[in-house]
Amino acid sequence: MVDVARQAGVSLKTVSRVINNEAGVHEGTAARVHEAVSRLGFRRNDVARNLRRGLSTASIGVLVEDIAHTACSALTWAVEQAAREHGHLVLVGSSDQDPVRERELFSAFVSRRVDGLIIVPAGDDHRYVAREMLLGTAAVFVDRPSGRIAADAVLSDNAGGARAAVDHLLAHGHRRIAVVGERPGIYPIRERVAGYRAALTKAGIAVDERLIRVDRAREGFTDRIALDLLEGDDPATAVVTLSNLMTVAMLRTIRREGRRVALVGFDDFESSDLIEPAVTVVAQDPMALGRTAASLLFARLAAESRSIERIVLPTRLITRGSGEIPPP
Amino acid sequence: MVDVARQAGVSLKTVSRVINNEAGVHEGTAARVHEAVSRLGFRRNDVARNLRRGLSTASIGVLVEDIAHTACSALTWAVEQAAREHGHLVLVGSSDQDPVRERELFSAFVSRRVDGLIIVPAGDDHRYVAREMLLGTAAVFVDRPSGRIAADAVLSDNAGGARAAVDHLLAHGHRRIAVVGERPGIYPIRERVAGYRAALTKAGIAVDERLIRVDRAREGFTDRIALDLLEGDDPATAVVTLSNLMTVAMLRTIRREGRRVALVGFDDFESSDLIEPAVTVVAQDPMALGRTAASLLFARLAAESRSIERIVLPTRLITRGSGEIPPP
DNA sequence: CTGAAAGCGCTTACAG
DNA sequence: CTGAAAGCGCTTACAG
Repeated sequence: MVDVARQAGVSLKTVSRVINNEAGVHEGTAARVHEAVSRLGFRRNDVARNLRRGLSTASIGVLVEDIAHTACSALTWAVEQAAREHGHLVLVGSSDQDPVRERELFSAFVSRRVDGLIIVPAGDDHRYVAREMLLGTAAVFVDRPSGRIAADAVLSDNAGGARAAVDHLLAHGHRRIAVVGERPGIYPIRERVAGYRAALTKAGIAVDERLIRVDRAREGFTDRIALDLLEGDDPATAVVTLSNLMTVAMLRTIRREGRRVALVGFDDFESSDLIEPAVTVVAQDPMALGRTAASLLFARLAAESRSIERIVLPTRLITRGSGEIPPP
Repeated sequence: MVDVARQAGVSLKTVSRVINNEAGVHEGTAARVHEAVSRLGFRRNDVARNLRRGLSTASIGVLVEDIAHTACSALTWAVEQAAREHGHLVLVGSSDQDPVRERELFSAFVSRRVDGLIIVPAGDDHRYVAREMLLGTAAVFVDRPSGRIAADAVLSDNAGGARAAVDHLLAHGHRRIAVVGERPGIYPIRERVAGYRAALTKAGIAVDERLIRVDRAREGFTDRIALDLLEGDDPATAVVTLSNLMTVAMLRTIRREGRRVALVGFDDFESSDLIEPAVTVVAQDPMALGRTAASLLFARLAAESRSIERIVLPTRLITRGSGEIPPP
């Protein structure tokens, strides 16, 4: 900027005025500055600008589990659209489900003075986030609530989705409904299992713990579990799968064994309607999660004191065939 | 930092020494500083730090077509991993295939003084990038080459992939092979069509222009084209589809019409092996694209003068069934 | 309409 | 081992 000022024969302040389109600069002066700017290839340093202005860096951080996962990238996309409307840029980081990595990324983002963060949390203790929130960094949690602190959160109605899946299978005559999943510790899975239990109980069916197979995934895990569930005296006639991975694995076993088993899978996926039978799913809306979280974040950035909000977004049962197979 | 210095009763410089773990600070002094830091919730402002140090902001920008697309998010993931190894943070932006938007994002990134950018270009004139490259911003293009400037690029072997697809269908006895795609203007599609032509020509088969249906997608486009290709006196017995969208659309029509047509699709997709018949594809490796681009970028950031590189990554034909259907 | 001085929160180069 | 001064590239508040 000093070079531009010298080149144009004006003061720093005048250059500043011109590059920021402030009113009250003589036309000729402005022209000289513009010429100097383009001759020198000058470009305002927004880092210095933001530092001096002392407020916003006009950037937000998105901390997801894994940006390569469809749900995370859809969420990020929605956040980016909202950020654009507010003139903000988006930093991304993948925690890889590691609370330590999550905290490192959080720290790096805050040191860069992002105005706020949208977090799909991996850990379950976010008191380190609360400290920064006190100092003015906004944070909204998505998909899972924050741990040990009060903070805005946008969640899917996981329990409701599971209830809908079970109710649907019950309506088609099933009584032996299994649930298969992995990562039992995380919030959405716990909620879904709770929803499963609730729906059965409400229907007056005793929950058979042997039909609940939610455990850390291991080699060959699903295949063995699938065989377990489908064989024996009193086999499952229907399955609710709690992740795409489980859905696909279960379908493979069912097909290989030549069984007819009803299936409702959690999370919609590309070409779920090209499979035979097409897969009935409980769909979440990751873009809506991102959009809602972003609007919460920007609302918080705009208004100093807001009460903490928890928003739960509905899930949707999409019937395509696999969930409408009757019991034998 | 001033507050911390006052609180600890030391100078600014000493605080700086402590928070940056510089050697040569008395233990007791350091302890006092640390205490002040945690009492005040102090956190080093990396924005100011980077400004003063005058070099790197330790951040890079990733400019993709659409972060919600699987290929883009996989690429971004790989870039993020590399960035992490180099202590860099990642800014993302989706151009939505709009050259104007691409340029705006580029400009915003450069104003934030990212050290470099990885760009999946939408436009075909990147002279505005060259200007910044001269001033020290590194840039690597991915998936498509830069337009009107010389720059590093990492590409997939699109032509080779298309040749492999056609050769595979020829080997299974097909002579009437169609190619169906959208977005004819973009580089990967042009390359694939060129590969298609080359393979047929090499096999001594005259190219029938009626079998090349690559056009901007319109309502009902694919379905009508599919019917066109599959009917008439001399129908296509095999199809190469140039995108997931086309693959899925074509499969739907084929299934609805009860045809037996061989198909090789461009780009692998989730559950392509659960469809009946499982889908033979030409797979790219978006993570490898991202990884390679990132290592090129960081190499360029490390070494002042490097010659410009263009790296072409191989594609892979994955046979699963749909591409091995013989002609009637 | 234009400019000189101070300052954002840090680090660098130097002195003690 | 510790500190006072200058400066990174801008903007703010004030004066002319």
